[in-house]
Amino acid sequence: MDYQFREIEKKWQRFWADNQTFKVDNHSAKPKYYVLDMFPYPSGAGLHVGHPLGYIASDIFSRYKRLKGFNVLHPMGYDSFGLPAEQYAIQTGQHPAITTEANINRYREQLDNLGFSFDWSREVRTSDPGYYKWTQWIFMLLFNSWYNLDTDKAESIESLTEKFGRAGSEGIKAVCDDDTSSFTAEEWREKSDEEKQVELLKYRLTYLRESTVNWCPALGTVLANDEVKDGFSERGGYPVEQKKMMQWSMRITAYADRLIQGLDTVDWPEPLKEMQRNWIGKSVGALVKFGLKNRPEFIEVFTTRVDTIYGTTFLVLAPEHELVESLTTPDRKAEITNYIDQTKKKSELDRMADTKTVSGAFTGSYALHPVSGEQIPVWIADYVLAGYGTGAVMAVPSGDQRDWLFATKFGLPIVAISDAQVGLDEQADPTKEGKYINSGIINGLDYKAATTKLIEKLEELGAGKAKVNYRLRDAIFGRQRYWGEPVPVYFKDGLPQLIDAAELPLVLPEVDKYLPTESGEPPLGRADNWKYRGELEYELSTMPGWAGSSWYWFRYMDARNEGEFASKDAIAYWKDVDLYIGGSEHATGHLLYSRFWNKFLKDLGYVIEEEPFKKLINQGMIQGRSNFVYRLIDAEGKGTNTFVSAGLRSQYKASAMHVDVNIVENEILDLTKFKAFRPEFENAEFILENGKYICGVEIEKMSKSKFNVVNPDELTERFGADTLRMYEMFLGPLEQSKPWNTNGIEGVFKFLRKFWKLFHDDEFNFRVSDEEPSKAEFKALHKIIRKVEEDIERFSFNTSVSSFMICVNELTDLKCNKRQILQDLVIVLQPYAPHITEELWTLLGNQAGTISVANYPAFNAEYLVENEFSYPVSINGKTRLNLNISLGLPQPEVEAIVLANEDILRYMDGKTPKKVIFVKGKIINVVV
RNA sequence: GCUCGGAUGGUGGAACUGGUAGACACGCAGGACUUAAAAUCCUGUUCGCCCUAAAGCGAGUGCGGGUUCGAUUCCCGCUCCGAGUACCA
Repeated sequence: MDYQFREIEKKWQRFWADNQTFKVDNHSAKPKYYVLDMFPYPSGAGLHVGHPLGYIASDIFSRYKRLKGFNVLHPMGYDSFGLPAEQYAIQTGQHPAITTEANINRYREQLDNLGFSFDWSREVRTSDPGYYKWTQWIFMLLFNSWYNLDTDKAESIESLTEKFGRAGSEGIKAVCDDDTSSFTAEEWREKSDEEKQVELLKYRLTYLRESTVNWCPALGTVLANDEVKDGFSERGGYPVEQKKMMQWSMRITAYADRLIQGLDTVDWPEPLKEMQRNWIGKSVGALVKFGLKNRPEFIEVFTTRVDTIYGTTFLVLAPEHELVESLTTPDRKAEITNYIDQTKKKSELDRMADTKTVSGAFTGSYALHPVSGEQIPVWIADYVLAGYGTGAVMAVPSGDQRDWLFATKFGLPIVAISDAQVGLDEQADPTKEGKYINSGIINGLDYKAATTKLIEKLEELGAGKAKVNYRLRDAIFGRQRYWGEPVPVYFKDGLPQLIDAAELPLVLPEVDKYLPTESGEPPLGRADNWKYRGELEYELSTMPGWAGSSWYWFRYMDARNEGEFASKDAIAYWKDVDLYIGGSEHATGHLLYSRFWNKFLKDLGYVIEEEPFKKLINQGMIQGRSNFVYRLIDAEGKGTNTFVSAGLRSQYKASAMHVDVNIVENEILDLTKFKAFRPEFENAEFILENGKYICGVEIEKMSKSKFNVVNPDELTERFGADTLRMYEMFLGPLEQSKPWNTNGIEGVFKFLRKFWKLFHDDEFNFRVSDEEPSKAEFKALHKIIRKVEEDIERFSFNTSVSSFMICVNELTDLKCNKRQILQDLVIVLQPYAPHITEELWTLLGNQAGTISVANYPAFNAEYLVENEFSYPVSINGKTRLNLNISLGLPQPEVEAIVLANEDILRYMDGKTPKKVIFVKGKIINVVV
């Protein structure tokens, strides 16, 4: 029989499912290896060809590792809470659980069609109460923890109350709110329970805080930044305003430093690490208090260059700074108010585009330099951001370009502070070289000494201290939505209390509509009689999308455990993820939050490793490749029913129109299918070139509206899963973004048929020979054994596919059907094309299902040893010809052979050679 | 602006530590088989010049320099494209 991929693939997919071939144990004598894919959100659209790219790569890697003798954990699940299901529910009234279930079933079917070796017995769904029970449990752990800076880890809140009871707030170093109070042990003990709870909330790792949200009154809901475009809701186009709301937050900032340090210990792509570093945005500097003339308050600034403090010639506050109003003198009132109004009017886009224009206004007040005591004018300007540092800066125009521009524009003094500064008439010079001048107590010192001395002095004066600042904000954890994990909290006397752990999971209640209540409360406010112990109010917001995905890799280790999020044994065995494959769009979201929760769980002793994902690979985005037809336009500008081929387009007046890529092959339009594409084209006419209609091409995002979505199901139906798997890999390097193009898939299909042919005679009877293979046959085999091993280890899957083609071409030329060769080749190809290889493996007489755990063939270098090499010989670096020379010969003898060669002598044109470069096994270069 | 990627035939891409640039495919052109089509097989295919052809010559990995016997690969300076980020004090 010819290669019957449809039957073969169906047969083995059923076999693997029936026999649980890829089910993996938590105990094994083999070493463990954990390969994880970023689990998908099951959207209603199903998978397109871009989705499986990473899954195919991880599946190849997993299968390869099994052949290499590892116990491989390779699970899959669904990140099934999320906005699209909720929006669909709002429109249709359909419960999100129902649509989610339907979508998951569709995803599963599509995934199964591709022959992945997932252990489905470990499947997780974040929206399953059995799963989110543990998401809620982790939330409770966070609530019951604080971050102790002395031990540099999270600890149970009891260790804090114990400290308070013993010595009061004295000496506590914690990551906490700014407004914690000071008290003695005695005062602590005398506090009421309520007072204690209020104080503790300032330390908990998850806590309530007032934060600003995008509130859309018309939709009655909070919107994500993504859903807001230029101040209007993306859906419906209603105005959106900023509203303050009490929100649950997570103190991820406590881990800022460890999140940066940990990056040095993981094998991740450098750009991704850099993104996280920038996102966390650590800057080391100092907080400095500037007193105010004739007033008790002070302005606090953050600076990374405290050494330049003597160059401060003015202070700048953000227009939103709380002291602006009281600092404005009556004569400046009008100007300042005007400036603030203008800032408010500017959209973020305007402010972005406008970095070159300098603007600001003088408040009329003066601050006092903390060291020199000089008077310094206080200005406001929108280049200072309220949200970063303290919302105020000390302006040093000689050292900072923005300050320099500001000073130049408003005629403020520019004072040099270092003997190394040059060109201050032209621009600021932020150099740290040289010795300080005009700088009081640090004159003559260098950068390091000056910084140390100033911080000491400021601390002595009570006017400042060293401080590390982060760009990273605490993460808001509440969402005013329905389709998410309920927060396991109820309120008693206005204070949040955890529900009893035994009552987990707190199940998502049923509601009549998935919209906010009339009074503006989240959808959970609609649930009937939904009260803790029948009387106390539950928290009505739910958790954000990232909650369930921040720990899911642990659940796979022990997915059916009802008593723990994963057993100690399972965690001790699997430890962490060895290889994680997914898109780079999660760089500053999921991947940061996951690292945060992992570190937290480690602090409390629940997990072993500091970092969750040892190695990470980003697969590139698969872009869409759209096809166009060109419709002629008549004199009135209306589209006609005549279409012109792309090459002739310029001769006519025509407009481009997307056409379904599935009715185009190699840019040639299938005219019959086009006529059926839409009723109006039934009588379409065409202006052809060379008898064909050629379509235009453009690279765009893959989307339904552009008719460029390619569905994997259609391709597996036409060519089979093995072909699709190999073709997706053949497309190019895994990490590179590339447009989808089905054009080359035939080449891979032909390859698999050729491979099948090796095992069969011309009548397609299975026929292999037990003869001893020839040297050339062994060589072809051992080349591929080594090549695939090297390629997989460096995630270069595209080059292996090429090498397989070369190998099969060679064996076909050799007419090789030797069992000794083919059996090993089947194993080597198995990770890439699991179905055809399973079939041939059993035809070769092996037991069904055992190829997955066969041994990867050992590479034997002896088969590749050559005695001769065809050396490229170049004259002055220009390759002229090839000479077969024995590899054993030393340089002098090789030189003699080369210089005796007539053709070489001809190329040398009678000149004497100056030098002969000889690289054994590589090249010979004659320099004349 | 900053940070990080990238640029190689008509197309996707290969060349791993500096050593024959264009592997492997797609497409295209020509041919074989066939009543025909599909499938399959064979030949050619970086560009330019010369030519019936063979052979030959020259150029060539975004651009301009450099190091080297030798550079797609290393260094310096640009251009363009993509991603991330947004005045971070």
